[in-house]
Amino acid sequence: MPVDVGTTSKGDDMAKENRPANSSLQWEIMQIVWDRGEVTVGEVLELISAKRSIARNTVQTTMVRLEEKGWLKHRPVANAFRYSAAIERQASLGGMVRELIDNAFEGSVEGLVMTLLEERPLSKVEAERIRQLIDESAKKKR
Amino acid sequence: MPVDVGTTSKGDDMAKENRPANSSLQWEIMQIVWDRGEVTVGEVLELISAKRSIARNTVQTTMVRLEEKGWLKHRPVANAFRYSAAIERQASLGGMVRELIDNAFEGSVEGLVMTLLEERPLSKVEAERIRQLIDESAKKKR
DNA sequence: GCATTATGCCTACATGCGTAGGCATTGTCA
DNA sequence: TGACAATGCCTACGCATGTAGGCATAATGC
Repeated sequence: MPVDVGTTSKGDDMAKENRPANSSLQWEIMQIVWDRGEVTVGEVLELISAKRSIARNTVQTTMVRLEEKGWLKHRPVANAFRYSAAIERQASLGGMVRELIDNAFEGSVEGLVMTLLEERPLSKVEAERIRQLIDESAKKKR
Repeated sequence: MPVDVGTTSKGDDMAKENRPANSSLQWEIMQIVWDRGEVTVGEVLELISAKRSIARNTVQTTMVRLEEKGWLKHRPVANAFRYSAAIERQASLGGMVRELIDNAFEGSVEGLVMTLLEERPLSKVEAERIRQLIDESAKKKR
């Protein structure tokens, strides 16, 4: 089937004044799925479209890839698929934090905390709550 | 002539169940540069080689790319280049942490800390040090 | 019945990155 | 002086990802 037009101009020029802006579409979609439980491609498309321009197939491809990687799963409903998360939100957040610590802070939790405090000084309330979190954690673990 | 080792067996299978785990060579190199101030490709190669197998050109290519992105800069010394950081460590780390909190934890520092504690329970020593960090930060803030 | 719409699915392309081969040049040492 | 090491530089490959075009099909409205 003659799918593509076939302009085989192999790259080269093509203006590139575009900022990649690294918004991480995959992450954005996972947030939506975690928030809403079960969604269709169309719903995700609508939600993202409300914020910026994006093609349906971009969403669809990304969701299929997320499923291939095991982050999403789907079931057929009527004549559409409804996708839901296959990975717990907390688990993936944990993975991200672990990755950050390993890659950027050389495994130092304190490094992260130090940077955190510099970057985002805590209010008294926050500081107090976090102290409690640490105390509790320390108690449980030994 | 046989400078680079490099066994060319890169076929492998590694289906979809392995953790990509993104060891992030770029970060690894930036850590080295930040730690040592000014380095050559050869030095970085040696340091990384001490931990795992890697080709010289992998290091070199990565460093050139880091320079293209503005993270590194270099100056010629003798007949080699000495690379140094073009971006402050704290600045880039801070940016990452801020981004993480905003994107993944919806601005909640406590969310990050909670996940952190679940993911990587602290030792007594770590917990104590972090408590101190928070206390100091809170004092300055008042 | 036919146009429209929604949706699944296949295909494509550029970029970023990890990884590395290979060549040219220059310095060093026996 | 010639072998070799160290280094800069160009090129390439494969995978992940963002982005998207286009077709097939089923449901819906007229």
